[in-house]
Order: sequence, then C-alpha cells, then structure tokens
Amino acid sequence: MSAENSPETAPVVTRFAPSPTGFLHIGGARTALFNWLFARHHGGRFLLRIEDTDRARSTPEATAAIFEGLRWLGLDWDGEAVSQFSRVERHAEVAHEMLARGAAYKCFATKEEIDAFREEAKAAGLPPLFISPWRDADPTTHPDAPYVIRLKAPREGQVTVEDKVQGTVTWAAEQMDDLILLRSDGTPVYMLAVVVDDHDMGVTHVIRGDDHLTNAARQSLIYRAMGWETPVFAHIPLIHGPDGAKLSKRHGALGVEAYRDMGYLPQAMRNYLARLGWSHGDDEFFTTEQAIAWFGLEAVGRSPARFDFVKLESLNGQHIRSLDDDALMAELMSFCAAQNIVIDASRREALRQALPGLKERAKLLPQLVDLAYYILADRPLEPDEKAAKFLDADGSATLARLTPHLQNASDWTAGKLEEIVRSFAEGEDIKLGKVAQPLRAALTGRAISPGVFDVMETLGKAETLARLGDVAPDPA
RNA sequence: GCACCCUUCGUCUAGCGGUCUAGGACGUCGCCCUUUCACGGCGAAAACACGGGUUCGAGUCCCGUAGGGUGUACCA
Repeated sequence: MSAENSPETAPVVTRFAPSPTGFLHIGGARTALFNWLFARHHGGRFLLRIEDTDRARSTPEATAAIFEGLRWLGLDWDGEAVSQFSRVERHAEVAHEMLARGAAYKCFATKEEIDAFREEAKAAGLPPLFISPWRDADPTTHPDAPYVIRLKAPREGQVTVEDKVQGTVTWAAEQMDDLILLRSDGTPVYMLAVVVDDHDMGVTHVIRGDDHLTNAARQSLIYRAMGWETPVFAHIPLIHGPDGAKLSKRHGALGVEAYRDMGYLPQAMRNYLARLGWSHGDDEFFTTEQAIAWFGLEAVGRSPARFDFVKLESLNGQHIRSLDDDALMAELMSFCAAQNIVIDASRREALRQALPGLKERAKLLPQLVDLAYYILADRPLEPDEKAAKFLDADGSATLARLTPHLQNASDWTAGKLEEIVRSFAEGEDIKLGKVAQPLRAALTGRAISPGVFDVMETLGKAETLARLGDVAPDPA
C-alpha cells in the first residue's frame, strides 16, 4: 500500500461487525452509530459484516433482527452485508501463506496436553500461556496427525497499538501467546478472520468496543506477519447498566426494537447514544445532521457510561416537540400500525389537528396516544378517577348552566369559546378553574389534557354538546 | 493470578497547567407563568476517589493505593 493510500489519508471505510447470535443490543447499536457517524462525517463508506463463523450459535433470525434494528435506527450501510462464513477459504489461504512465510507453524499438541500444561503452570504460579514444543520443530519430525496452525508471535520486545481513543498502549511480547489461526478441522478462528476481512474489505478505521483492545494487539501481529498495514484503531468504552454493572442480555440490555416498541424516536436514540462517550462541548440536544458534522474520534471519552432511561426519555420528548406535525404524525401512525392500534380517517384528521397541543405533553409515543383518548374514544366517555371527582353534583350543575351559553356560541373557535366561558364564570362569580376543570373532565374523561378550549374546537360543537349532555342533562 | 483500561455533581458530561469561588444537561427541590398537565422562565442543593510528587501554580502532568471494567479459548 502506497503512502498516499495509508489508512490516515485514504477515503474512510468503517465497518460494523456483529455476530448474529441475538438481537442488536444497545451497545452494538452505539458501536454501529459511531462507525456510521465517522464514515458519514468523512464522506466515506460504512460497511456491514456479519460474523457468522460460529455455526452453532448463528441464526438467520438474528441476522434479520440486526438488519431490522439498523434500518430502524437509520444507520444505512453501503453495499451488501458480507457474510464472514462465506470467506472461510480465503481465511485458510492466508493462514497457509503465513505458514509458507515462516510466520506460522503447525502445532500437533492435543487439547489434553494444552490443558495439562495450563494446569501445571497455574499450580506453579506461572502465566498460563501455552508454549508449543512444535514452534521450532524440524518438519521431518512432524507426525501424521491433526494439527492447528499457530502464529509465531514474537518472543521478546513489545507490541504497541496506537489507538485513537485509548492512546498508545503497550504490552510485553511475553504476554502474547502463539494464537491459533486455523483449527485442527481446518476452519479459521475469529482473530484471523477479522484481520483478513478488514484488510480485504479495505477497512481504514476499526471502531469497536474496548473489550477488543487486547485483541487489537494480537491482530496487529497478524497484520505484521502478512506485511499488511494496520488500520487505525479506536476502542470505545463500553456501556454499563443503570446500576453500573456490565450490560448483558439478562441485565438490562434490550434489543433496539424494544426501544421502538416503547415509543422512542430513532433520532432521539441516535442523539442519546451519541452522547454516551462522545461530546461536542455542552451540546445535548442535536440533529443527526449536526452529529455528522461534529463527530470525531478525538472527542470520544475513555470511561464507561451508564445507560439512563430518564435522560433518554427527556431527549425523546424534546425530539417529539421539535418534529414538525406532519413528520410526527407519520411517526405516530407507523408506531400505531406496529402496535395494532387502529385509527379511522376522521379521527386521524382530528388527531393531526390536535397534535400541536398534544406533543407538548408527551415524552413517548404511547403517551401521545393516551393523551389523545378524548379523540379516539367513543361516547359516552369513561372518566378516570380524577376526572370523576370534577363531575360531582356541583360540577355537573355548573356544566348544565354553562351549556346554553355554548349552544348560542356564534362561532366555534378556541378564542371565542374562552370568551364565553370566562364571562360565564364571571357572571357566576366563580374562578375559571371551577368551570374549566369539570368541562375538561366531561369532554376528555381525564383531569389532564391540552387547553380545554382547544379541545372544544377539535371536538366541534355537536360532539362537545353531546358530551356535556352525557354528564350534565339539560335542566329544562 | 497476570496484563491492559478507567475514576469530575445521583447520571451523562465540559475542562486539554493559571480565565475553576469547577460550567452544561437529565433528575431532585423551591418560585413564577397558568383552566389541568406539560412547555417555558428564574433559583437552590449536588462532584474533581485517596495519598505522594513535579511546578511559582494541578481537576488538568508523573508515581503509588483503593475501587471498577475488560482480556487471558481449537467463542466471537
């Protein structure tokens, strides 16, 4: 690779490489997001590779869930997703090339021998790194038996990884064992497959969780053995659960589709996830376009972050409010469709009209649906407990006296209606709340709602009067 | 065990030797606005893990200690 083509200056290529053994969890989603933001920021390419070499644990369902999760999050990848398994022959080919170069060797040690070695080492208080007796064996002494191909790792000196996030990290060569490249059944091991694939796919920047930091050292040995230039590494800190413990499947790590079902917006997820471990000064709320414009590895932190639902929810509320009504309506409708919530055309129209008042009050999509109860429900409404309190004898009587004033309304707009109700309250010598609250309860069945005059306008004159009639029969 | 990484308000973070009596956001608590709830506005409590250095000067650099995390497979 020529100098002008080095990873530092070549067009950026990043990748996300999940193994399809389950849903796309939140940590993976953030790794994908960082890779995506970085690629988009640099006008580069973002690739997807499915690490499905573990045939026993990989499932097509999981692969589908990962695609679906990424799509929902809006993290579009370039080109076709690559199946790592489909490349086993190339991996084996590279292993044999390393063998031919003398950078690797055949090891005939059996699993039992290795286990025994480790136990002895442990008992003797020595590092449990297996040192193969076959490393420098004369090939003529090789038995006719199954063997693995091991990397001939350096025995002395240091191995250094220049990491964009972690800085310069150094290990003593003695810490590194002769890792297996090809198993005795001829299949490649992960460590080899990643390196070969990243190289062949032209990946310039490897951005992944810092649980791979030590892997980077071992992988750099493979790059070196093949004479390949290493990509730029960036190991980002992991995400922990709300209690500080590692986020795992049985411990708070949900698939991204769970967040979708809870009513979070993809842009809010992107915003929140981006802020976990990365910052741009004091900016908390931003658009995806801004994130792309601002993103850089130098502003990624090194300490792990806890996942905080409360803050995510707050951010989601901000995104709901900032979305224009038609876009929000579209999000809401697709959410309802997924949740099997059916809304007919006329109510959809009323909902759309009421959206400006609704969205101020919701942090999650389902809250929007709940708030729209007065639009979606059929008469007679079933007041909840708090609403029922406003509809006692006193409240109902007030409403009964108010009704004629409404019937005579010259035009049915929020402004005009407020005028009418206010002058009614004045005439009765009661506070506006005394009439507005029963009115709200009667019209919405709830104690909380958007402004009651807006509700009346949304409902229209006939429906408003009908609902009043339901709770406050005409005294006449 | 060994190796590596991490450590600023409850949480996410700003801070890249002096501008830090440490800033913002979420959350919490007051007050204001107000027909409810939100939104919005104003204000309060709340942190540099500990101990040594280096320096005229350390949240910022170095070394320890403690705590946490990750890795250490013929898993990925």
